[in-house]
Amino acid sequence: MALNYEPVVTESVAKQIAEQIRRAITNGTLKVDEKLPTEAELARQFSVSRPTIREALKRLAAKSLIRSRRGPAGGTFVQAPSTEDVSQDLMSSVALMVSLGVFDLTEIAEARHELELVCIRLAIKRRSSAELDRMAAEIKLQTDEALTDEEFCASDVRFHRALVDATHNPVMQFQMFTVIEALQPVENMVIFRFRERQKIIEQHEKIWRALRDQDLAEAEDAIDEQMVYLRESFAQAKEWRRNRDSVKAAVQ
Amino acid sequence: MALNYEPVVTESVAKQIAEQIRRAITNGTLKVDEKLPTEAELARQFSVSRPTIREALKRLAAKSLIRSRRGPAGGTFVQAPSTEDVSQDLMSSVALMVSLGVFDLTEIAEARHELELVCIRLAIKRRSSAELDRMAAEIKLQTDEALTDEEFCASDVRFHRALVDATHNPVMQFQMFTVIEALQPVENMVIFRFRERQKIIEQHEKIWRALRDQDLAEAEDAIDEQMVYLRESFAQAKEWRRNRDSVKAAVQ
DNA sequence: ATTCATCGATTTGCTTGACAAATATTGAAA
DNA sequence: TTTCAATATTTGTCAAGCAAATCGATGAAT
Repeated sequence: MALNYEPVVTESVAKQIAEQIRRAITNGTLKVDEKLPTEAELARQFSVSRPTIREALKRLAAKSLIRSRRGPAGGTFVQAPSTEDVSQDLMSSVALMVSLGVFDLTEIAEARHELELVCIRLAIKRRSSAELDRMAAEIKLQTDEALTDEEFCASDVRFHRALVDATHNPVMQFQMFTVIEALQPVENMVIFRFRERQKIIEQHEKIWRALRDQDLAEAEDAIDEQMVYLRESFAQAKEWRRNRDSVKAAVQ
Repeated sequence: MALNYEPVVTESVAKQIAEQIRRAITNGTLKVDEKLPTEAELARQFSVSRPTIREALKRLAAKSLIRSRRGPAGGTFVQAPSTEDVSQDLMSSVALMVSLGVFDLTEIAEARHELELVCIRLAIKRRSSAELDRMAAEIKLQTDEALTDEEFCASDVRFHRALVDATHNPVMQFQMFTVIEALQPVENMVIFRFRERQKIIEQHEKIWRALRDQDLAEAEDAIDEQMVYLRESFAQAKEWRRNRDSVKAAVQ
């Protein structure tokens, strides 16, 4: 008989309770900042022990749906997850999936390209001088020869974050954060290996000018150019990785 | 003195351990399907009690990073989160944020519009007959007068899912899933209230034809048209909600 | 009267110890 | 050899209690 690989029939009670509370939050039975009963009281209500309740609560805490404080005025409170919380969480999940090869680099690059085109179209219409200044400051920083590779990469991220912020659309900001950050490790690798900073800076300057002049054609061209370069670098990185792996395989 | 509202200085031990294990997974120290030490062993290694370890593990389980089985060959195993897992999770978070008003409807609609334009541009180049057939089947289904509103909405979602799948880019699929699902409740409301199915079906047909003929201009036009309609409906929905709230306020 | 420190009450954080349930392995019986 | 039951291992749950944080109240000093 082949092994019966049905996932699990028995959902743990902790998981069930967590799901029940989560539903109460999403459907509005539990409102934001509302205090849940104490752990002891919840344990009594659900007829389980306190550690079981705690496991359930920790599952929700992991999703930033609740927060807890000790003390008399403490307890467990419903929390509206902030975009930062969810972005951070999502980002780490995506980063893991990327490192596990769930997503292909070229697929991510394509998505980022298209999404960044969307961003720049919106940004051209709405960019304020604040974002232009932030981007200019990052470009200026990047020209500093004394900058370490890490600092350069961080500045690169901030530059693109400013571009996204210029859309003034929180949903786009939320979405882009994922792909920008997911690409970060790979970009780092590319920059560390090939470190053609000047090329990157020129592209940033082109994007910035297009944004300042609200020149759509120029902006799209700048983004395209940037992505062609990124794609080339990826191809090199892939080739390099393939060679390394085949060497490793040959050695074994 | 104003209340000192610094979140928390003391990160709980369980959280720290969870983070430590998570890092071990992301940086490859722990590989997928690898077995973690038993809870008792982990408790010994981290010098904490087993329930504390369990709280840490449950945080990771909530993020689909590990799975557990009982028995001699059981234990805790590293798991590569599937796109389904993460999508599902993300979707519920975003849905909650939408219901809490973190995102504005117009912002979501704009993001969806732009992203769907991206999708259709990619889809036009890559759509296979499989996706065209799926979309055609949904359109056919939608013309059935006997369909309930719920079924119509579900079919609408499947139609757009097929459109996204036609991009053959998992990252785009992943991203779009969020906005499509996040919009779902609102769309339902709009359809339930104004139920102009025929208009929606005509738009679907236009999109489908453009995709079949690989006619980019027509496709973009179809998406634009669809979004103009959606925006109008949103404006009505907002107005309706505003009136309801002001009435409610007046009554109180 | 006001302010400050101290103490107690309350709630989460964590520990210890134990038992229950599931399940792969092992060994004995047919 | 096959089948079935005992066994060992590991997660799931329970119970009771102490520790730490923190808010409110009480009382003392200014």
